[in-house]
Amino acid sequence: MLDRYEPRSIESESQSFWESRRSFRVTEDPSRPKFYCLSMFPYPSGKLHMGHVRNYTIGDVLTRHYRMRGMNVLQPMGWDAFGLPAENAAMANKVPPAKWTRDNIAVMKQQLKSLGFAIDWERELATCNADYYKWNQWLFTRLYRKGLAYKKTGVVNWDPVDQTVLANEQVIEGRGWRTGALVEKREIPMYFFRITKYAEELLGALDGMDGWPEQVKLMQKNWIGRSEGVRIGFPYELLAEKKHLWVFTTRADTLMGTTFCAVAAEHPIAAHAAKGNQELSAFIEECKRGAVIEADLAKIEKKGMPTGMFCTHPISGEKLPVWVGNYVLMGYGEGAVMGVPAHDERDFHFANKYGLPIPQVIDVKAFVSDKWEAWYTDYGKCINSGTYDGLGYQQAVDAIAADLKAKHLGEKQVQWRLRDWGISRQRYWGCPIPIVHCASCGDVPVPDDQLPVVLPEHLVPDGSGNPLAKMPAFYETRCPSCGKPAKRETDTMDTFVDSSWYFARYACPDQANAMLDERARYWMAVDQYIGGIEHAILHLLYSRFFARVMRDEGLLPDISEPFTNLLTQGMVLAESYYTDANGRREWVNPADVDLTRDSKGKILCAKTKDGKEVIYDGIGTMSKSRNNGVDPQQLIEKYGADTARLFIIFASPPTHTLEWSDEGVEGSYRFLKRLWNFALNFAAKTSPAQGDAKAARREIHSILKQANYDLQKHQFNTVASACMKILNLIEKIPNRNAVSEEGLSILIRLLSPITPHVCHTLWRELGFGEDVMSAPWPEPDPAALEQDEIDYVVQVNGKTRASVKVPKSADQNSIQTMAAGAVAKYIGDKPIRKTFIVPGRLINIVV
RNA sequence: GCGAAGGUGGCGGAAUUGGUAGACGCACCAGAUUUAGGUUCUGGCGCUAACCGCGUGUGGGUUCGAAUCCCACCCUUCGCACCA
Repeated sequence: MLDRYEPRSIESESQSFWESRRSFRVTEDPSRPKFYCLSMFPYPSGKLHMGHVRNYTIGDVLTRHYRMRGMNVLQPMGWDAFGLPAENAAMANKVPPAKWTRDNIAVMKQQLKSLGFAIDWERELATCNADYYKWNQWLFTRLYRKGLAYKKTGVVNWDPVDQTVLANEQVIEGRGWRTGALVEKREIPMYFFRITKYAEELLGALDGMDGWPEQVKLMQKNWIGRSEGVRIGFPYELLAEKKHLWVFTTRADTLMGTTFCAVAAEHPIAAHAAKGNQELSAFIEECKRGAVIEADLAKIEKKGMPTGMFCTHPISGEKLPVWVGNYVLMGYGEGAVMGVPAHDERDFHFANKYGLPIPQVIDVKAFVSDKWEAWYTDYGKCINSGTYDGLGYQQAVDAIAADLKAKHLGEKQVQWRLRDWGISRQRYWGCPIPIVHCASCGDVPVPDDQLPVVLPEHLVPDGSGNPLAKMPAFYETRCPSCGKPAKRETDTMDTFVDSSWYFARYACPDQANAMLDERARYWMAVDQYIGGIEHAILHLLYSRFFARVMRDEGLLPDISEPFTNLLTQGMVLAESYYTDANGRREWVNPADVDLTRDSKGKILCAKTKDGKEVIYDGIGTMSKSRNNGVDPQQLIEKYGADTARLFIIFASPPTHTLEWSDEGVEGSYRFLKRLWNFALNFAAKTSPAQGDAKAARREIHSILKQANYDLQKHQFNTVASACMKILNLIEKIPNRNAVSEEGLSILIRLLSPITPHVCHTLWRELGFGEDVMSAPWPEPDPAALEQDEIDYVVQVNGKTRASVKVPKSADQNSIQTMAAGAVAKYIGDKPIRKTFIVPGRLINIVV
C-alpha cells in the first residue's frame, strides 16, 4: 500500500483494472432487473465544462449504486454532434465542421475516461455519423407519408446584409450579431412535425408520471396550454364579399364589452387595408420587421393603428373598428383578438392609449376606467350585457356560446398553446432532410434504398447562407418517382430531432438494418434520466413526442414515455470579479483573486495577486465572458478525479445550483487523504482488539440507515456527509476492532459510487475483496439500532428547555413525570394546562 | 410580459416532511507539531458583553409547537419554440 494518497497512480491503476475486465460492458440479461441510467449527451464543444462533470458524476453515482445492488445497469455515452457552434468555429478557423467536431469528441472522450465513469463505451454514437442520421431520415419519410410531417410557411430571422437566416441566439437586440443589421422577419417554406396531434396525450400522460419533478410537469402542462373557450366570428365585408373575423377567447362572458378587434400585421385584413394607406403600410412593415423571439415581443411597447375597416359585433350588431396590433401573433389562434378593455389588462392599456371606450360588463369591485387594477379580470356576474345580465361566468359562457352557435357565429372550442414543430434549418451542419423537389411530382420523399442522403463533410460555411445550396453536386439529382432531373432539399433538420430518440439507439447502435431492434425493447424505457433543468420543456417534450411516434410505427410498441424517472440537475455557478479599467470591466478569474478576511471570516477586501483592487460582482453561471470558469482538466490534474467528484457531490444536492469553491475542493481532498492515512494505519494494526463499542456501532448503523434513505431521495450530498461522519467515528476508536473494521467496510462501500478509484484501491489493499463493485451494498443491522434508552426533548410552551433519557419501557405517565422534573424551574408554580407527547421524540408542557 | 423554481450563520448546505434550527464541510480563532511558511493534530465557532433574550428574505396569520402550512410583498435564477 502506498504510504501517501497519490490520486494519479491509483486512478490510472483502477481505470486499467476496469478496462482490462471490460467491467462496464453490459448485455441483455433477463435474469436480473435492468436499470437504464442515462445522462443527457454532450454537445462536443471543445472540452468538458463543470456542468458536464456534474451531470455525469450524478449519473455515475446512480449507476454504480444500482450495480452494487445487483441490477443490470446500462450507462452509455454519445455525442450530440450537429449544430451551430461547429459552423461558427469553422468560419473562424477555416476548418470543416466535421473535423472540428470529431477532434473535440476525441478530446472530451479522453476527459470522460479520466473521470472514471462506468460507461459502456462500446455503445458510443455520434449524431453526425450517417449510420445514425440515416434513421432520422428514414423516420422522417415515414412521418411524411402519414401526414405527421408536412410543409407550410414559417417565420425566420433574416439578416439582410449577410442574406442569411439567423438563429434566435444570433439576434442581439434586434440586430444580426455579425453585421449589426436590423433583423427582418421572413416567411419561408419549412417542414413541420405535427406534434399538436399528440397534444391531448402529451398533456394527459403527465398526471401518471410520478418519477418526474412536479415543476417540470407543470412547465410542460403550461407549455402545451390547453384552454377551453369560445371561437367567435365577427362578420365583415371585404370587396363586397361576406367574411368572418374569427377570434378565440376564454372570456366569452365579457363579449358584450368588446369595443374593437385587433389583428396581426400578417393578417389578410391588414394587408388589404394597407393598400393605398401609406401610414398603415409603414406601420405593418414596422411590425413585420420586429423580432421573432417571443420574450422580446412581450416587452415591446403595445402599439396599434386603425385599418379603417369595421366588423359587426355578433350579438349586438354594433360596428366595431378593426385595428392592427403589434402584440397580436399570427401563429397563435387565428391572428386576431377581440378587445375587451374593461377586463383585459393589455386591451385596457391599448384602449386608454388610443381613446377607445372602456365599458364595464362584469360586476368587479370598484371599477374606474383610467387606472388598471388586478381584480378587473375577476369572475363575476354580467352587467350592461343585455339579456346576459345577472349570469355568472359559466352560465354566461354557455348562453353566449349557444346564441352564437344558433347564428353560426361561433361555438365552444378547445385551444392549444402548443404549436407544430418546425424542423427545417437553412444550415449546413445538420441532417439533410430527405426530400426531392420535382417539377412534375412535387415533393417526393427519398426511398429507403437511397438512404442515407449523405452530408458532404468537406465544406466550410462562410456566413452567407447554407453552402449545400451552392453545391450542385449535392442538390442536383433525379426524381425518385419519375426519374426526371430534380432538386434535392438543401435544408437540414433541427438538432432536436437527433436528440429526440438517441436514448433508444444506445441499445443497438450497431444495427445496420433497422432504426431499433429487440435490444431496444429490452432496455427501454430509460429508468433514470439526468440533465439540466434548461431542457425541462423543449428536449423533453420532443422526446416524449418521438416516443409516441416510434410506438405508433411499431418500433417500441409498449413504450409511450421514454423517461420513467427524471432528475433535473442545477447549474454550476461561480463568483466573478473585475477590475475597473477606466470604466471598462476587466474580468479576473476567481483563482487569481486574494481575499482578506476579518477574525470572523467575513470578506474585507479582494485584490489580484499583484495587488490591484478587485470588485466582486456576485455569483452567476460559469461563462467565458465573465472569466469565472474552472477547467475540470486542471482540477483533475491537481487533485485527481475522486476529489473533483466528491466536491461536486458534497457541495449541494443534485437538483440545486452548485456554487464553486476552491477551498471546498481542498476540503474534499483533505478528507480523502485522511481516509487514506486512516486505512494505512489500520492495515498496520493486525491484532483485532476487543472492547465495548456498542454505542459507536449503533451510531454507524444509524448513519448508514439515513444514508440509504438519502440515496433513494437522490440526496447525495448527505451521503458524502455520512461517509465523513463514519470516518470521524472510527478514528476515535483507539484500537482496531470488529466495529472499526465493519465501519471502514461500510464507509468504503458507501463512498465507492462517489469516489470509485480510491475505494476500489482501499477495498483490495485492506483485503475486503477483489472488486468493491461486486461487493454487496451495505444495509443497517436492525439489532445494532436497538436502544435501551430514548432521548426525549422537553419543551415548555413550545420552547426547548431540556432533554431527558427515558427507558424504552417507560409508560406515558412516567415519561411525563420525568420531563416535568427536568424543567421544574421553568414551570415554577404555574399550573400545567396540557401536555403533548410525540412518542419517542418530544414532550411539550403548556403552562 | 408569461410560465417555473428558490431565499436558513461569514460561506456551501443539514433538519427523519409540523416536533432540539445550524448535521457535515469551508472560512475564521486559539493551542500543539514545525527554524518559518505549508501540512497534520486538538479545541472553539448563529447574533448578543451577557441572559430565562433574539434568530430561517420582509410583514401578517393558523397551531401546544412553523425554516416547513396559509395570505401579501421584496429579491435571485431558469425557460419562452432557430444555442444546446
